[in-house]
Formats: sequence, structure tokens, C-alpha cells
Amino acid sequence: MNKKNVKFLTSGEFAKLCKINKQTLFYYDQIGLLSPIYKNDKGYRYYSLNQIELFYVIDLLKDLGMSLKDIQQYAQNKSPESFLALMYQQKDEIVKKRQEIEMKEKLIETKITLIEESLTVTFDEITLQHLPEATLYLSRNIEDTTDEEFVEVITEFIGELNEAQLDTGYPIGGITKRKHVLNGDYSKYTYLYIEQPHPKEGHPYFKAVKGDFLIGYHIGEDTTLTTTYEKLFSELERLNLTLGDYVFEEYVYDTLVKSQKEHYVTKIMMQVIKN
Amino acid sequence: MNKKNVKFLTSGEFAKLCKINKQTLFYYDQIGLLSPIYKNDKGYRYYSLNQIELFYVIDLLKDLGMSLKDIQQYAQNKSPESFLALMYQQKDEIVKKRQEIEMKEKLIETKITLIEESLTVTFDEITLQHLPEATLYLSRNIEDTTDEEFVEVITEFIGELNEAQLDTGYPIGGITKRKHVLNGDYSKYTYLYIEQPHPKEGHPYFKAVKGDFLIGYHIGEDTTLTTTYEKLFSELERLNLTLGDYVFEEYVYDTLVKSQKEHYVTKIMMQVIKN
DNA sequence: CTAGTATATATAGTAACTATATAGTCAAGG
DNA sequence: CCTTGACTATATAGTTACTATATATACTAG
Repeated sequence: MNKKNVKFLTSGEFAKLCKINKQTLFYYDQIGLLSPIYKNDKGYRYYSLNQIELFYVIDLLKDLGMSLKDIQQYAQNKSPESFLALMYQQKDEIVKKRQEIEMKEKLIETKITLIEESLTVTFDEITLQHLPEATLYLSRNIEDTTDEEFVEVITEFIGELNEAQLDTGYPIGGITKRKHVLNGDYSKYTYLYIEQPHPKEGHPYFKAVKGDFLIGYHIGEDTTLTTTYEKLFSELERLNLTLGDYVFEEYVYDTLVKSQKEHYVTKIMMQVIKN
Repeated sequence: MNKKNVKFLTSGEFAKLCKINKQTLFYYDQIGLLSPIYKNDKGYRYYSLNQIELFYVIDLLKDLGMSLKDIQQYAQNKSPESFLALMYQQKDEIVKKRQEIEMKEKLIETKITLIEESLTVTFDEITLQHLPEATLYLSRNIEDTTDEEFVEVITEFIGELNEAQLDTGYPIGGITKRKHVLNGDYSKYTYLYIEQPHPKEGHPYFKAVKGDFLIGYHIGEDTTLTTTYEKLFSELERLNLTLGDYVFEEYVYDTLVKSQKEHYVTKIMMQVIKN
């Protein structure tokens, strides 16, 4: 790229090429990050075509979280070697970034699936269903934790999900043991869990779930859960079923899609044994 | 997720969980984007675990370029249906974003390859090499364009590269026809080109290059290119070679890795025929 | 009861634009 | 030659989304 038929580009043309605001270009010139290679006596800026390469790299580094100041630090002290070092550093960054994006893409897909599914459900019906095998990632036991321990456990749990990219957009649910449910401690969870539709190798604490479940939905705040549990119990009796080892509880609608707590929907899945 | 052993989280705990600054949470509360579900009489904020889902979605939307105001617009008017619509919209966004990241990842890899390669080259040597087949993506003919037309063509060219994701980090080069080179119009390019190491299907204007090339490097500004061209010509004569149809010119070092024009390096590849 | 670590609000500062106001430049048409 | 319209410029103010600081209050462990 050079002279002859390579005319210089005005600020407007170069901005269009870079697909950014002309003012931004002025700003970059002002802070000395990306200055036109030539300024005429009237102060008009002229850029060369190959300066777009530098713009692309600035844009890349910015995208990877580098501040303009840090980028400038490099730009002031250019060399093939330092550029190479910079690229090696940023390679790790971008891999991380790509994985984040991929996770978020999965999150969107899961949310779509879940909400679409939810729209077909009649929340006031209690149904008996056979659930297929599902893999759950479990937290540590939280049956008898103090408040601080509990916070510690969930922080660790959420941390692990992010770390190992196990948060796929499925809701975090709670598992209650039969003995607590029978005791009326409906939400004295023993574990927190998150479903793993595509379980990864090399992660512990997985647990397969399958069997018959009595499924009901609670509409309203958690504090009023009792009413729905009672309905489930009478249905249990009516169908001559015995409560199994665990009850699973998870939000269908919560802060994400409803503004008022009275409209929250909790799904309750009771493991049952047919007599 | 609910009461009993689901203690509320303080602002500090929730911030840690979300991996953000506590101040940011205050800010989100202030603008009404993400408020704690409970505030005690001392003004202490308490968040529930499931509010992290909302935070994740806010974070996602922010990442996809939505402003907090726009996010709030949705948040104020939540419903499963509107959330679903939002997710469908953002799915396209994130696919675009992922492709951008993938392109930038490739860009980094290419830059690494190119710079490493360049570090092994002795710039003051002229060599005769047989170049393998390479696929180039060409611009429209720019042989006899006016300044405005030229700007139009390169804007279109760069636009196409972005559009079709053909900018892989390889430099944009120029092709000069023999007749112009013999005329001394060394940089009266007929086409601009960019190498496509992994050519995609369905794109026109591709051109395969292979054969014998006399390769030299010019150190310094474009305006002094003549000296290197002269050296190449005398080498051409010494080796009893005839100039082929095209000469390729591309930057090895430019604005990206060198601050001063005197250190720019241009690679000149003359197609030659052995007599 | 005190020390240390939380929490809160209020306000100011920052990065990276982004918009506006004002003025100079330039090429094309009447 | 003059005017019109589309460009260019600088200077400055405004915006978004934090981020830091100062000050005060509250909880908690020894």
C-alpha cells in the first residue's frame, strides 16, 4: 500500500472504513494512540490504508479488556518482538473470551428452551410423570450449615459452576430429604443442584435421577409453599403413592421473568413409589 | 431457592458471587435495574440467591451491547413472553459476536505466524523462490480510478472482507502489471489482494498464484522504493530471467510494529520466467 | 467495651466516547 | 465570482457505566 494510486483517506473516509465515529478518531489522535500519517497546513487529517491494520489491532486489544492507556504504552514502543509478545499474551485472553461467549450462547438457548417449555404447562395441575435419567451437579451438603457456612458453600458452588463452565442456564434447584419434608421443613435443602444436559467428563458429585415423580407448581412466594405441598400430599394419598427419598424444588418463573413475587412459579418434584 | 436455610446475601456477599464491585450493585439498585429483594430498617441490602440469574442476564445483555437503560426497559415490563422475544433477538447478536471473536482469534494466530516468519528473514538478500499455489481475494480493478473511485473501491473491498470474514490478518497487498512496472510505475496497482490460506466456498475473484518469484525487501518509505526495484532488476538480468506478468507488493513491517516510516519493510515479489 | 470489619449515603472522579457549537475549506453549479 | 452544501477543524460540554473517596453508622469477636 502506498502512494501513486493509493490516495490518502480523509478522517471521514477512514472513519467509515473502520466503522467508527469520526470523533473517536479525533480522540485517538488527541491521545496519540492512532494519528494520521499526514496533516496538511489547514490541519486536515490524512490516513493511509494500511493504518487500518493498526486500528484493527487496537480494536482487538480494547475488546480483550486492555485500556487505551495500556495499548498506547505498547504503541509508543513498537517492535516486531514486543508485538509478538503482546500477541502471545492476548491469545490466552481471547480463548477465555471465546469460551465465555460460547457459554452465554448456550445460556440463551437454554433459556429459550425452558421458557417455551413453561408456556405449555398448566400450573394448576398435579401430574404423575416418569422422569428420565438426568445428571445433576451437586453442591456440598447444606443440611446443617450456619448462615456463614451456607454463604460459603453457595459461593463455592457458583464459583465451581463458572470455573468449570457448568452453568448452562438451567435453574439452580434444591433437594430436600424425605425426612425433612415429612417434618414440614419443605425447603430445608440438603443439596443445591443444577442440571447438566451434556455432562462433562472429569467432574465429581454427579448424580443420576430417574423414576416416578409427582409434579406440582406453586404460584406465589416461597412463604406460602405449604399450601401446594399439602395439595401434593393429598394427591399422593389419592393415588396411593409413597413418598420417595427426595423432593426437588426449582424456580420456573422468578426475578428473571416476573416483577412481583406473587407471580413466581416454583416447580416441586416429589420422588414417589407406586404401591 | 428460598427461605429456611436460604439466608439472604448481603451486598458484599452478592457482589462477590457476581464477581463485581459492590459499588456497581449500589449503582444498579439506584437506577432500579437490580434491587435487593429486601432492605432492612437500617438500609442494609439483602439479595436472594436466585437474583444471580437476573444478574447473569443483565451481564449478558450488556456484553451484547445493550445499554443499561434498554435493559431496564425490559426489566420494568417482565413477562415470559417478552423475555422469550428478547432472547430470540439476542441469539442473533451473540452468534455475530462469536464469529467476531473467532475472527479475532484467527487474526492473532496469523499475526504470530507472520511476525515469527519475518524474524527469520534477511531483508538485504534477494532470493529466487518457487512459490506454491496461493489463493488471493482480489479487489475490483483500480488501474485507472480517480481518487474518489479509489476510496470507494477500497471501502467496498474492506467491507467485503469484513462481511464475508475474509480478513484473516494477512496484509493487504497490491498487484502491479508488468507493463506498468517496466514503465517505472512501480506502485500503480491493478488490484489489491489479501491471501486466503483457507479459502471459503462461494466467493468470486479468487486467483491462484504459483511459479518462480524474485523476492526482495525494501526498507524505508514507499517513496524510496525505486532503489530496491533497481536492485531487483539488476539481479533479474544477472540471473538471466524475464519479468512475468505481475509484481506483488506487501508490507512486512508497517504502522503495526514500527513507529518510524524509515523502518517499514515492504516485500516485493516479481513473477519471473527462467530463460 | 473496644477494635476491626462490615454496612450505608453522598459526592467526586474517570475512561471512552459522543454530541454540540462555531468556524474554516473546498468543489460544483448558476 | 459567488453562493450553497458538504465536508473539515477545534473546543467544550454531556453521557454512560462505573469506581473511588469521605464520612458516618452498624454488627461481631475477643
